[in-house]
Amino acid sequence: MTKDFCVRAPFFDLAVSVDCGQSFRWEKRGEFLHGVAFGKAVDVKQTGDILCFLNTDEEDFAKLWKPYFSLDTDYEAICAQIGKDSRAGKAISTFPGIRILRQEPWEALCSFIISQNNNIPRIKGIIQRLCAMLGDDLGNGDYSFPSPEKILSCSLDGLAPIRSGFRAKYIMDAAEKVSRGEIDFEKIKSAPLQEANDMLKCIKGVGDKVARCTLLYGFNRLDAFPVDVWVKRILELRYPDGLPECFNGYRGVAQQYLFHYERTVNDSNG
DNA sequence: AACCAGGCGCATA
DNA sequence: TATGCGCATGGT
Repeated sequence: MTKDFCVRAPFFDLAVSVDCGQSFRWEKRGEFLHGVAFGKAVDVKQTGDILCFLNTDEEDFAKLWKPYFSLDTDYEAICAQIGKDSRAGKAISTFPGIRILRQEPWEALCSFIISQNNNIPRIKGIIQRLCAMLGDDLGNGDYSFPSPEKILSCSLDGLAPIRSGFRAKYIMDAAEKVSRGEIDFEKIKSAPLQEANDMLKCIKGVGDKVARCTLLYGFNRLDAFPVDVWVKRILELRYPDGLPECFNGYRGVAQQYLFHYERTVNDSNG
């Protein structure tokens, strides 16, 4: 019998971290957030600095959720460094506690292939239908993220019900290359950032944006810097001479704060 | 009814 | 190297 488990989690904002455009499978259920990762469903709520998990023991927390939420990493120190830049500092003081989640590589890759030229509500819908159709039934309406092999077994036309449009063929190509070992997550893990990026770009439908998102959110490569339309606008407007040196090593973290600040506050003349 | 959405592939010069 | 266009689908 598992029991509830509570832990102190300073400098962490659960709600914003799971809903700032880096993950697509978390939903609010009352005061809890409900999500699935590693083939396990979980409910978490945050009250001040305290994080409470339902039906989770200390072992699961230590093995799964602590690394997933990056609670083993000193984000306060990271943010102190990138916050030396005034604009990043403003984003951090407005939304302190955003952390880069450590999602599974395949889920991150697949999710950000689906994200291209798409909006967040629909991205969530497509991923939801993909999991419901091909993921393992975990009970209570929860499904795991389907493996590349499971997706391969259903063929291109079989993906039609998820309504992913032109992205379906990209998902299939990714599933093929991962399943066949042509894309090797272990190699990507240990390769220099640029080489890892190039490996991922061999997949149809994976360009710099999707590759960098995969590296940042699926491989915890905190220096990977995804540039979407929002970040591109920030770069042109605020950093015309390039990124400040204090971002070095953590460009992806800086990106996440700047991205979220820009999207929510949306003050074009700040 | 056009336009847009955390892009990318392909054609063209 | 740098543009421009089409792409499936759904929301505004």
